[in-house]
Amino acid sequence: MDLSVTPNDADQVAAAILSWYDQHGRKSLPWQQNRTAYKVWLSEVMLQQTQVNTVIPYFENFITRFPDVQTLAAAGIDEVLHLWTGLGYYARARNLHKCAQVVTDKYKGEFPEDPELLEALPGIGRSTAAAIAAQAYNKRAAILDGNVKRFLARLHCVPGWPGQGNTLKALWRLAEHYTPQQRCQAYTQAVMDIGALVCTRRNPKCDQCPAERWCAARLTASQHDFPHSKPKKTNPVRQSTLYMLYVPNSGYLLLQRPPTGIWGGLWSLPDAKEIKNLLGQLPETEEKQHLEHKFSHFTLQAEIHLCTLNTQQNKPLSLNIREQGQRWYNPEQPDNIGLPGPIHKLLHALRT
DNA sequence: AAGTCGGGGTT
DNA sequence: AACCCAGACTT
Repeated sequence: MDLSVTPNDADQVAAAILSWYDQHGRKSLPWQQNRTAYKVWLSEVMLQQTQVNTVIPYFENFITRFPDVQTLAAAGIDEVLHLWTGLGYYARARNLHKCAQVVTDKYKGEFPEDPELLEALPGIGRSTAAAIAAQAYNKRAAILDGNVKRFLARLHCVPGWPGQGNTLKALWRLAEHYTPQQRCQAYTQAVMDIGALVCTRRNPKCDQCPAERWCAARLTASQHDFPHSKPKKTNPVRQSTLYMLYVPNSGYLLLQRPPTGIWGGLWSLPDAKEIKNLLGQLPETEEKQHLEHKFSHFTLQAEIHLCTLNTQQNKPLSLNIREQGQRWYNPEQPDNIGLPGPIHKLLHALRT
C-alpha cells in the first residue's frame, strides 16, 4: 500500500476528478433537480446498499406523497413502510420517519449543515452525513461508499476487504486526503460517478479515468485484485410454518412483526405458535404451499397452510375488535401497509 | 470485530 | 449461483 502522498498530489488528483465531472458527471438524477437538503437526505438513505436505478421510482413516489420533511414526519409509519416495501432494510424506513420527526421538532424542519450533527440523527452514519453536508450545503466532508472504496482501494492498492477494520481505516484516511476544500459538492458526486461508471467492479474503463496516471493498480495491472472480496460463507436455511387464515367477509389474518429483526414493522402471516396462542389450537389445513425466499444472509423455507374459519370459531380472535398488531387483509381491497414481497405475492396469487 | 438487516442488478 | 450495491446499527 502506498500512502506516501503529498498534499500537492491530492490537489492535482482532485482537480483532474473535478474536470472529469464537468464533462462526464451525472447531473440529471432526480434528487439533483431543485436540490434541497430534504431531497439529498431522502435519496442518500434510499441509496444505502441500493442501486440508483432501483431507488429512482421509490424516490419519486416519496417526493410526491411527502413533498417536505414536515409531511413525512406527520405521516403514519404504516404508510411510510408501505411506500418503502420492496426496497429492503426496513430499519431505514423507521429511522427515516424518526429522523423526519427530529428534524421537524428539533431543527424546525431544516437539516443541520454540520456533519457531526447530521451523524447524530437516526439512520445517518459517517458517510451519509458527509454526503448530505457536501451535496446539500457544499461543505467539505469526505464520503466513503462502495464506489469510493473501490476507487481508492485501486488507486493505492489497499489490501484487505473493506469490512475489515484496518482496511476501512486506511480507506477513510485516503478519502479525507483527496477531498478538496473547494467544490466539494461536485467532487463528492464525481468520485461516486467514477466508481459507478468508470472504476467498475469488473472491466474498469481505465482509459476513461481521470486518475489513471496516479493509479497503483493500473500501473501493476492488478485492478481485479482490489478491493479484495469479502470472505464467503454458506447461508443457513431457516424453516417455518405460516398460516393463511381466511375468514369470509374479513380477509386473511396478518400480524405486525416486531420493530427489530427481519421484516421489522411489516405485516406478515402468523406462524404455528402465534396461531395456537390466538385460537388455542391449530385449525384444519385445507391445502399447503411451499415458499422459498432467499435473503442475503439466510434462506427461508416455509410451509404455507391455507385454512378457512367458520363464524363460530371466530370468537377467540375478537373479530370485531381491532387488536394492536392484528388485522384482516382483503386482497381485493388492500390496505396501504408494509407487506413483504413474498407475502404480498402469496396473498394476491389466489385470484380466481 | 462480527453479525444483522433485503431485494435486485449484473455477470 | 455468486457477488455487490450512494451503510447503519447492535452486540
